Amino acid sequence: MDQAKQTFRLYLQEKGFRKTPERFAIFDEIYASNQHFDVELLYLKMKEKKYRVSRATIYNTMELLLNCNLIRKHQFSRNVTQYEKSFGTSQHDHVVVADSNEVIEFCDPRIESIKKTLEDKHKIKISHHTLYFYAEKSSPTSNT
Amino acid sequence: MDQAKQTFRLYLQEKGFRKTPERFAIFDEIYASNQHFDVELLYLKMKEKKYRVSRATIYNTMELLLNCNLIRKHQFSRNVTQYEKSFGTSQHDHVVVADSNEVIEFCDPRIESIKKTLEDKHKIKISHHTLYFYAEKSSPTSNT
DNA sequence: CTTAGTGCAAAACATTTGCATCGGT
DNA sequence: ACCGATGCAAATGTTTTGCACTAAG
Repeated sequence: MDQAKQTFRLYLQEKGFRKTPERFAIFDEIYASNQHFDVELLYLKMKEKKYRVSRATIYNTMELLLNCNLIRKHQFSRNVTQYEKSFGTSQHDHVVVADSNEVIEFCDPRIESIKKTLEDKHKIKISHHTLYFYAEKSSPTSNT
Repeated sequence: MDQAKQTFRLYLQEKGFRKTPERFAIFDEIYASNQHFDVELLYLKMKEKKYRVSRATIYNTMELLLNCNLIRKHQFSRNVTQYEKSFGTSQHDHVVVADSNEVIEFCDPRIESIKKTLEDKHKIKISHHTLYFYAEKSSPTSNT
């Protein structure tokens, strides 16, 4: 279960980056939870726990974790970059719900079939995709 | 061919918004071109042509044009919001092909059906989506 | 005449950067 | 001891906001 951290450790090793306590503390904080998060949330959670890291260091570490595929980056809205841990999690897509900070994750096989159709039709090889649905909660109230 | 502008005019009319020259000038600038753009580009292009509008007014107008579906909004990167005109075009998606500056546009009904499934399952109303496939040309000869 | 819309500048905001200090190696 | 990494604060760049003025209705 410590495989993710081991991956991180190896990555730092191989790239010749230093294994600082801050980097592992940030890693631990991220991997201790399953929710999506942004840098500010991480900063506040760590501050709460009296673990002092600067935002600059968090931003730096996010870059490292992205490069070794231990987190995924999302741009749900224009003002905040969100992340999620990604070790051992399967590919999924997202529905961003307005007016509630909710993000629904889903996985639908029809996407794979669309992909196959496109590959055949255009003689291409699709490596990956990004799909976001943007929604709001359907309210029973009417509006003019 | 002036239908898009007519749509805008009607929208303003019905909502009781004023038909200011700035709004139509911005509309014209957008509809005179086919490229994706951001607010700053629009601002500079209009300045170039000696048409003086403030950025604030452009931002305001973008909101109006979005509401009457005359433009679409994209968040390709975290730092700039991009737009494209959208009159009469149905929602289309893109396949970005590497190694050639090619972008394939397509529209697949299965996306609509995925959307419906999600709306029913989560009691939400999906307003729009963004879907990008990233591909490369599959070479017929060399095949690892 | 009324008041929505405008331009301008300042504010807000997330992220980046510069620099002195700290600490992994 | 060296120099990469850190913390802090200032800088950056986009979008929003406040306010006095202009002009659409």
